[in-house]
Amino acid sequence: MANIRDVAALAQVSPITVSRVLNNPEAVSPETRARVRAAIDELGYIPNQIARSLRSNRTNTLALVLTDITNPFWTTVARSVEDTASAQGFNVILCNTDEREDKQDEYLSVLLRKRVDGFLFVPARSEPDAVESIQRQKVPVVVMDRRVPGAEVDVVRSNSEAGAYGLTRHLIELGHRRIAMLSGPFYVSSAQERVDGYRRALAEAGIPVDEHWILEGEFTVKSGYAVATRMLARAELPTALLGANNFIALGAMRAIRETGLRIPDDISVVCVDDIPDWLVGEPFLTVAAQSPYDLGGRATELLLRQIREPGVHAPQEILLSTELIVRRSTAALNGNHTE
Amino acid sequence: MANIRDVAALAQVSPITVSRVLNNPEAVSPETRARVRAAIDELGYIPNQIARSLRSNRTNTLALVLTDITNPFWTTVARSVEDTASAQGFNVILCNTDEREDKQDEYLSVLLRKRVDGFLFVPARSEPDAVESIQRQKVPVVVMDRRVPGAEVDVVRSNSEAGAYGLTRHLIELGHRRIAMLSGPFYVSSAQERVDGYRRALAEAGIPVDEHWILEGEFTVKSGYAVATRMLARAELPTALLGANNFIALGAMRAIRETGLRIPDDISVVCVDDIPDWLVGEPFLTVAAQSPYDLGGRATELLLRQIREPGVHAPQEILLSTELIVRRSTAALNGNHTE
DNA sequence: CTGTTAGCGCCTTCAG
DNA sequence: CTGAAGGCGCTAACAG
Repeated sequence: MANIRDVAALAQVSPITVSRVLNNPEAVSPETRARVRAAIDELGYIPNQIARSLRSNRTNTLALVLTDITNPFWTTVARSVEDTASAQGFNVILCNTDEREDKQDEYLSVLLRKRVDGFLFVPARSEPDAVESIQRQKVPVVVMDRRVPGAEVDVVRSNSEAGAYGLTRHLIELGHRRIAMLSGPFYVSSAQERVDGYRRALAEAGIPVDEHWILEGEFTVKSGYAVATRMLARAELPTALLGANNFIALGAMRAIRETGLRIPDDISVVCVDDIPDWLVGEPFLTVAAQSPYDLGGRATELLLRQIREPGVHAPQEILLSTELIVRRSTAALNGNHTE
Repeated sequence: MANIRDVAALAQVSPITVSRVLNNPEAVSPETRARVRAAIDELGYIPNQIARSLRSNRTNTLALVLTDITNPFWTTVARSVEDTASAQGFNVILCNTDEREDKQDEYLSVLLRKRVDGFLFVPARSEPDAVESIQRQKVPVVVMDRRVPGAEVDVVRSNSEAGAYGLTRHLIELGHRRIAMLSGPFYVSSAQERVDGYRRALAEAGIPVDEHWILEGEFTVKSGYAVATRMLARAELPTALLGANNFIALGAMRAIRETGLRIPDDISVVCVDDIPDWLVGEPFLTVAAQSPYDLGGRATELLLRQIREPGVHAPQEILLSTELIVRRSTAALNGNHTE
């Protein structure tokens, strides 16, 4: 593969002149410029960005470290990140941690070696260690979707507490009192906050919280299915169920159907996170919808600002609101649908 | 940020010894090794992969150039690619072309400069130009999902023709004769093949093909909606509709519902590409399902083999089969459901 | 407007 | 087992 010296030799100029033709063409006379361009074409020369990066300390590459691209919420975030980044000349490296700290730490280590210009990061744990390990190398980070108590870092996330509160309140208004909460992992801040919102709505309505109805699991279809199955084997069943995210609710819905119960006639189901309506013919789930495209875009913009304007920034927290969308998965306790 | 010389100075050895501790620890005596390791920890030294890449001509990075990560088919492919790549020490750069040749070419150019080790590529056009521009630089490529007539390149794709044939035949067996085909762009090989399969099934059944029922559009929900809306405004309506992919079918379904028609009572709908069943509570669409996880994994393995074993390989074509899954979006022409 | 020198951080080659 | 020299490809800084 031809390098800058090959081009220089063919065009009978010095390498730096070739470099100038590429990066600052006005600084070169039209004649030499044309000669250099001809040589570039003839050799099919493609500048080596690695060598350039070694000098400039810039890779024009961002790391996107999330839990699972397969979840439509993260898919949309990823699309938004990539759109925003590529519009400004940055590429995006995609990493799925599956919420596993070992995978996450391995990715961070590899990506720091690769000298990515910044991280869009969904931490698997609430502890600030991972974020700090990035910041210690003076590499910009923006945390998405979750809080990291103790870390001084930009965060873009949705108001999970309010989302879960609104959903729970909606169920209470429909007459439900035995509402199960299928939570995500308690060590994830967004899971905690969704439980908090659930508790607040119950407390406000004077309904005592029965800890048996709060069940911890993972943010996956499989886990939602397993936890719901376990719950449905109990003597007393809930009349409504709040999934901490879309996948938990989808898993739970499958479990519910398998036991022969009907939604919403026998049990109402709601969750945080929408499923894009164009993905499902007729949207069914009542949800507290987040705005994943916004989330990804805002986070990327914050990150690019940090990269472009190095120096100390006061950490920002951007809190996006959720929207309650009532559909056909919820019904009043007497059995009538809500619509 | 500390470099190898800082570490060497602190450990009172030469830089090359530090390098050996990192890459070939056995070649260094335990005492020096320990001293070097201590220095590495003290300085928080992280090896610079850029410098290493400049020497080794390896970035351990693959490019994944697809149309739209937002389509669950591609989401699954991307997940599979990332799983397979990261298990073997490679990262993945994600690029969405939206089938636009200008975006695609810009990505290819940037990625060639970045010296990615290989491309997993979904070409926006059937012409071999783009593939050849990669191969000219001696960079390994594997094409996914589409044929590129004229290019000598590894391809992993599904049997689109057979998939569309099976779907059309299923509709014919249900008594349908006026079957609309909502195609993707004719310049994409998979779109062509799906039309071919549709034609073959009709021909086999002795049903003349009415070209008015073959409509070209894009592989998006929006386009499917637009094309279907136009079609539904005609005097004569089809009794069944074959979407060239899932998104076209989803858009068409929305258009159908908006006109007050019911699926499958008034019109049956089928498509190539499944929508993962865990995404939708109750799967509805009758489809010819592809295996996107397989597709991504096989393609990545072919690519990694090219990278590990440079030299000339005879181009391979891996053809994955599709599976007809009959669900509730199709009914016999008399109006009875199929189940 | 063009060129020389030097160095980004690392590792291969060859000596000791 | 350890080190010195040199170069991967490119571009600042400094001439001319």
